[in-house]
Formats: sequence, C-alpha cells, structure tokens
Amino acid sequence: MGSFEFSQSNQIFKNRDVLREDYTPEELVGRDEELSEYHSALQPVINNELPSNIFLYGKSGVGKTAATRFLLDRLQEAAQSIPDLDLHAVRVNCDGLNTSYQVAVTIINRLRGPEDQIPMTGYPQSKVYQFLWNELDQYGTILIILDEVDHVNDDSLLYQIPRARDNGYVNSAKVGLVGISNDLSYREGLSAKVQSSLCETEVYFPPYDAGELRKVLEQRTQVAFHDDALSEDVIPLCAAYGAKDSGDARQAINLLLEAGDIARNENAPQVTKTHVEQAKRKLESDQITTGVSKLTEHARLTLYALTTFAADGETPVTSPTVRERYLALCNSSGIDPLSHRQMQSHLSELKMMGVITGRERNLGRRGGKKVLYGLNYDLGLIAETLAETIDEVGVHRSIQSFVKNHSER
DNA sequence: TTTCCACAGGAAGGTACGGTCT
DNA sequence: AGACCGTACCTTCCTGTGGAAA
Repeated sequence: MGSFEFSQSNQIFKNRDVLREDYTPEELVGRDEELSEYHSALQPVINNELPSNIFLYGKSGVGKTAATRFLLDRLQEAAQSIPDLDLHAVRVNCDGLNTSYQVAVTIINRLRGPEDQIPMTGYPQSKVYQFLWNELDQYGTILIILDEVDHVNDDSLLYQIPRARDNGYVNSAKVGLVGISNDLSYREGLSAKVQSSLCETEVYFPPYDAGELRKVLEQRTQVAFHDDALSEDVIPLCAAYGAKDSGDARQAINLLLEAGDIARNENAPQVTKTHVEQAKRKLESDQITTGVSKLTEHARLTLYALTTFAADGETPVTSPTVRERYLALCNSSGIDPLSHRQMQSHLSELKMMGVITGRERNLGRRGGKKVLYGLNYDLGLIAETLAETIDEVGVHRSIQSFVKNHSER
C-alpha cells in the first residue's frame, strides 16, 4: 500500500487545462482564410442589420466550433460598445437531438430560466414553435448556432427559423442561424428551400495537414507543458496520427493530453513516443466502451453472438450464422429474440460504429450478396465491454478464458 | 447475355411509454 | 379520466444488389 497523500506533481504539465476541449486559444493556427470569410459573414450583426444565415462544413476537429467560439467572443465584446445593439447567442450541440422538435425545446430551455423548462414530449409541434418565437422575440439580435446539425433527421426547424420574420412569427427580433455540420454530404440532402436560405454564406473548413497540426500542437504545448517535458518525436507522432485520422486537431490534442496523463501517472520525467502509443490504445478502447454502453440489450446480444465465433477463430461469419448463435443465447436465458430484420440492422449499426468489420462478398448464383462480419478490436476488450450482458445471459463456452476474472469474482 | 441466389437494407406502419391539455 | 402528442424501438413486407453460373 502506498501513501494516499496528494502532492502537486508539476514535472510534466504547466497548464493542463489548455488541452481540454472547452479551451479556446488566443490565436487559431492555420485557419486564417476560413476565419476571414466567417468574420465578414458576421459583419451585418455589428451593423445592426439582419444577420445572414451561415453554414459551416468540414470534418470533425477542423476548427469549426473553435472558430465559432473565437469569433463570437469578439463579436460580443464589440457589441458591448454599441448602444443600440442587443446581441444574444444560443449555441446548441445537436448531438443526441434527433428531431427539430427536440432542438426547438432545447433552445427554449436554454433561453428560459430553470423554473419554467419544458419537457421533450407532450406538446404539439406547433405549440413548441410558438413558445420558441415568443422567446426569440424578447431579444434584439439573436444568433442561433446549431452545432452538428447533421444529427437532426428533419428539415423543419431549419426551414422555419429563417422565415420566422417573413411569416410574422417574430416581430422585433433579428434572428440569424448558423449551422455547423461534420457531414460533407449533408448539404446535398437538404431540400432546395432550406439550402437557399440556410446556405446564404458557406464556409468550408478543410482538414488540417500534418504540418498545420504540428503548429497547432506546438502552440498548445508552449502553454500546456513545461519546457523539455516532451521528447522530440512526440509532437510529430501525434500530428501524424491526427493527419491519418482525417486531419482532426481535437483528436491529436486529446492524444497529447492522454499521453501527458500517462507520463505523469508513471512519474516519468518526459512524455515519450511510448506514452503516445499507449494513449492511442487507451483512447481507442474508451471509444469502444462508451459506444457499446449506449447500445440496446439486443444490440449487445448480437455483438456477444459474433464474439463467440471470434473466440473460436471462426470469423468472419455471415448474418444467418450470427443469428443462430443469437437465438441460442436468447433461448438459454429466456429472452424473446428479435426479428431477423432487426438483428441485421443491429449488425450494420455495429459496423457503422467501427466495433465490427463487414466485408462484402458475392458468390453469384450460388450464394448471392453477403456480408462477412468479424470483430474490429481485441477480443478481450470487447468481452470486457460486454461484461454486464455476459453476466446476465451466461458465459458461452467459447469465451470462458476471456472472462475468467469475471466468473471468479 | 441473361438468370438468379441469398442476403442487404428501404419503407411503412405498429406499440408502449412519458408527457400535455381539458 | 381520456384525447392527443412525439419518440424509441420494433415487425412485416418489399425492392435492390452484383457476380457466378447457365
């Protein structure tokens, strides 16, 4: 047993918070062009004119949200000194919000005090919109920023907000809409009516290349780490991983943060390449764990079924094969199995998440089109994330050696 | 060239649940 | 209490797919 005293260990980090996601740096590195386009799109706000609607797109972690926070801060600051300008901004992250209805409710609740929040169901849609217009109309200029709009499955709110004034739903308020999307094809899927209003101004954020990522990391490192806390190859390695994973700065910064944490826990004098590699594995396994924990019971059962084949070295397998095992698992534990179709969509969802792999294959007239499924991650890791389900359903023969620790407890 | 297998996945509609309104 | 509302998750039915076999 070690001692449990806390002591400040300052060998590695000077200011760890700088690497956290909510931090907005003083300067945004490598996004000059995008910032200036975005900046001029916001200019009407300062002139107290009707704001234009803006659509930002580009893959995740390329600075869309950071640029928004950055410019919004400056906009608010500038607005302070303009007497007639009553500027407000609501930023909503649409991750987890599937419909316009839910987004509208979220905006309303953001604008209202904690006493009169409204629930996510119950009201007719038109009523919720009425609430929304009433809230909006209490402001002079209000910017609605919808981050990750591509998670919303319908157009309705995107269509309504830009027209709220024309339709007389709001009278005094000047409402501006900023849509941010990670999905490059999202824009094409929008109806023409929405495209023409939402996409008045578009700003595309390209992925960072390895060189830009390096500059971003170096900028943060100067503030976050003590001098010489990083060995030489750490930044290039993080940048290379980031560039490979679609130029995602947030991911690269996370990697650096995690590597720093690992080094600090080890009381190592320096962050090294090895720490980065450990961090990479840790982040990957975290991603799987959180992904799997959000799945429904039957999706986990489906994954369990596939896992048993992987444990016996029988992967890849087709979905009817998985289904047999799935039915057996359900049967032995008294759970009602789902239909063929539903189990299949669980499989394809797992594939989308990247937890499992699916290779398409076609045997022609002798077998048609098939997908061969296998695990995309270490078997032990997946068995661990499924622990709860396995406890409930029982340990299958094939995975006994992987869950030993569990059954002994 | 045409046929056709065996599944993938789209579409539409159902049901249980948590909510509001009168 | 009972009509009405939105949502998650489900079932049923159906069309799409692509290449080996005929």
